[in-house]
Amino acid sequence: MARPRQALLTRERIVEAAAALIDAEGLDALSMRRLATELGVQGPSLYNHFATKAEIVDAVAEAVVAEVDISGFADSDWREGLRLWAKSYHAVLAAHPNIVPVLATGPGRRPAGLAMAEAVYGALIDAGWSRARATHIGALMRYLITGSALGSFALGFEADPALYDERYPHLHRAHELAAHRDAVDEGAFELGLDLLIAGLSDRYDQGVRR
Amino acid sequence: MARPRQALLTRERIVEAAAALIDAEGLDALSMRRLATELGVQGPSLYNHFATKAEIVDAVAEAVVAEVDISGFADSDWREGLRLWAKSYHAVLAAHPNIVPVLATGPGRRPAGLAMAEAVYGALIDAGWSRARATHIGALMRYLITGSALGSFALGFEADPALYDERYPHLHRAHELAAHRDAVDEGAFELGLDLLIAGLSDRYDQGVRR
DNA sequence: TGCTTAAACTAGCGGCGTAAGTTTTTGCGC
DNA sequence: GCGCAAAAACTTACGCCGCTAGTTTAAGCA
Repeated sequence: MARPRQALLTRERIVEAAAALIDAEGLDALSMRRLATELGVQGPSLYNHFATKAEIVDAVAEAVVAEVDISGFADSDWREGLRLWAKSYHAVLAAHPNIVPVLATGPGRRPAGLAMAEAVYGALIDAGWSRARATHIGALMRYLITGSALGSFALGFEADPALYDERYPHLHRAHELAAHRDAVDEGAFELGLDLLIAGLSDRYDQGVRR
Repeated sequence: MARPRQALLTRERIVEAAAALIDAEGLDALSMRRLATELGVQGPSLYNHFATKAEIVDAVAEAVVAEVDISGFADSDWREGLRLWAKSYHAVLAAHPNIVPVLATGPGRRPAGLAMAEAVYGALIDAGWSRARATHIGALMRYLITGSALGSFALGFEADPALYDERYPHLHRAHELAAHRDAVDEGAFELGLDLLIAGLSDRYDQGVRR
């Protein structure tokens, strides 16, 4: 096939298909040939629209970050803004866990990533936090959010009871963790968010803002 | 070459070389052929000692986790034990950042990983925390530690000043972040650790242990 | 009408993990 | 001491991978 009368590919279609593939089968399942097949096309044709595979992955990451709700910073106290944003970000990553390793490296040159950083940092600065502290708080939130999204804590323990023998007396029920995945993972995230925001709030109210 | 008079490879030598390669050039640089070349051998010879590449990576992960100091739980208050362990874990991951994605998926079947989980969870249970809460606290600590080790926050912002234009007014100095990498990343981790332990300590002292 | 550009194609390079089968050495049982 | 199984290296090969180069044909514009 030479050039078709109607273009088979667009950047949008490619990104959508890549996102679907990553969501369904993980980052490793995304190959140029596989993605092209999914789109009814031969592998190298994708290079007419993206220069490298990394650019495609980056576009998927951009689309995911764009789903995060940062509106809470506009109409709430910084504490509430932070909480709403963190919950939204957490929920988006829970819906697209396979792309998290890409997001964990930072915003890079992605507009949505930079816009999110701007919103978080701006809200903290406007609230009166020092530049250094606002940066720390932003970093800390990313640590918690991406750390919790990167791999389920509960699923990190194999469900094989024989693994947890007398060498690990306190872990004798660790094989049950997987069955309570949501309660464990969500509970830990909520606890972390509560503790961090409460602790910051205390410092803030005491006037310690750097 | 057929079987040599003196074996060229041992599991130990392979793991050491793999760890060095991962530390120096990252997980992606580790290939069976490359690793074998590094050891003066052909690629498939490695399969005489490990069944798969994943087993080699797992052995590297195990060796890294074994470096973490968990002795603090034996002779300290749970708060201090938690702090000493977290700092040690953090330091070990800072020394071997490229293996972090593997550790972030949990202990799996690795003895050192399970021993570490046993130490942390055991200390929390012995201190009086409920099983559910102890699990949350353990998960939360892993989120913070691996989240902070997975990718530098400071280095996540490109050093190109032109990137941070009028669209991101608060980020106009973000290009300087990379130059203060240590202060940013370590400051955020310390802040997180302080806030979490202080918050938990308060709840504990008030008798809220679940 | 003719030229440039776009968007598909095929062919191919070097690298990947790993399976299969070969060769030689070692070390143990008779 | 001999014979043989197991160990540890090898070579070859399969089907993937990202990506480059060059080709073909259609679309859009002067």
